[in-house]
Amino acid sequence: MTHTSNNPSAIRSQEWLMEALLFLLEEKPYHKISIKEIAEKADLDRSTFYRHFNSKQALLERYLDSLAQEYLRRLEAGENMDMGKVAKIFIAFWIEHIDFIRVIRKNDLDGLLLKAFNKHLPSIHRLTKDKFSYSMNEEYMEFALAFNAGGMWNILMKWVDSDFAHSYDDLLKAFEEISRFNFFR
Amino acid sequence: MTHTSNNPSAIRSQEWLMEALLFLLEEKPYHKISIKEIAEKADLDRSTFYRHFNSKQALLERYLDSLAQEYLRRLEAGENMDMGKVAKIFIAFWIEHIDFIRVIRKNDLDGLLLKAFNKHLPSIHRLTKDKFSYSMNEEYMEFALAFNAGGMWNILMKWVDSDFAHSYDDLLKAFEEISRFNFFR
DNA sequence: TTAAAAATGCAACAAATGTTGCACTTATTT
DNA sequence: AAATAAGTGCAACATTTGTTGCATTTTTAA
Repeated sequence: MTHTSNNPSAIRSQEWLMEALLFLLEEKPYHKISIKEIAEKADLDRSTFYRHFNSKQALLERYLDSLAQEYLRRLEAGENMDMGKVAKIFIAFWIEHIDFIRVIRKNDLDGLLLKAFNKHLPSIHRLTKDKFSYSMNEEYMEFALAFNAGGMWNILMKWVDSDFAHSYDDLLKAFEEISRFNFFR
Repeated sequence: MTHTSNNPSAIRSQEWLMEALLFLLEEKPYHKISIKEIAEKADLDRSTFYRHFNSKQALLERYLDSLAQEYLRRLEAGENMDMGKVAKIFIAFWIEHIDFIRVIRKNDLDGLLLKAFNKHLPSIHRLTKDKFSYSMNEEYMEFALAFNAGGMWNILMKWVDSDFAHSYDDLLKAFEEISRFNFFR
């Protein structure tokens, strides 16, 4: 089991392992990256890997979670958030991590990424709670928020699959067009 | 590489392997199911597995694709399709496969499932093409369709995560509520 | 500064993975 | 019916995986 630790050695090792995985992901498919290889790239013994993570996926999930947290910090930094601003930050964030999301999608790992981000949906809800012009039953708001998040996500994936054929402005325009029929603005 | 074959032996083997995987998925987590085990359950040699599939994931994807095709057949069977009917068929379909989708979600394999279904998005678009009351640029319709599909999907996932705490009617009502703010009806 | 706690490297292990050559059986073609 | 093609089982192989005990180093606490 992975225990949270403050020990400098432990933190350093975990960071090295994450960096090693990210480096290797640029070179070869996820499923061909062995734990042996990750440990070697991180200059650590293989057993040390297993003392921190149960699996390659657990290591990746740690990084995905840190990404989601960074995204949330971006949202929290904004003022007077509405869904339009959320969309802007969302798009800008992923343009910034364009290489990573390409690799994630190519290796069919986007489900894990969405899961990591969905974990923070309640926080996002809280941030934007008072900015909507809903006339919707509160009970269905949860569903609506999930619908919206999933929709934005799938568009992001579509954008990745097109090999980023659209600009920041294209994507933003698309969100605006959709939002005219949707509950966010 | 997996070559498509009509040979009865080959088809039979592939079916046995798929059935074996589905059976084992009910018993233990995906990542703990070994290929050795799948082959044994299917009464086949391990080498036969590799002659048909490159990996456990390739085997699963074959089944996911067959599921997506079945779903598409359901849609095609309907007449005068609009998005409300699509939602009904969507919900009914997954209630029918409730055990499978639970297992898929629990093992973080829903990304693969969405991918299999997204592959058929163009066909769904074609089915419902003339039934919308759009006032939307055709260029953005692709985005809107992707948004809609991703949204419905994320609600499905939310439903699974709640351990199916909502009924067919609850889900349908949620879609209707959302659609009042959305481009489909 | 010293003692206790935590993390690491090394080595060994059983098990699973991915691949291949060969003999044999099943299916298709002529 | 015979010849060709395709699929299977068996066996062997190098490699990776996941796990653990023990000695050594690094970090924390007294």
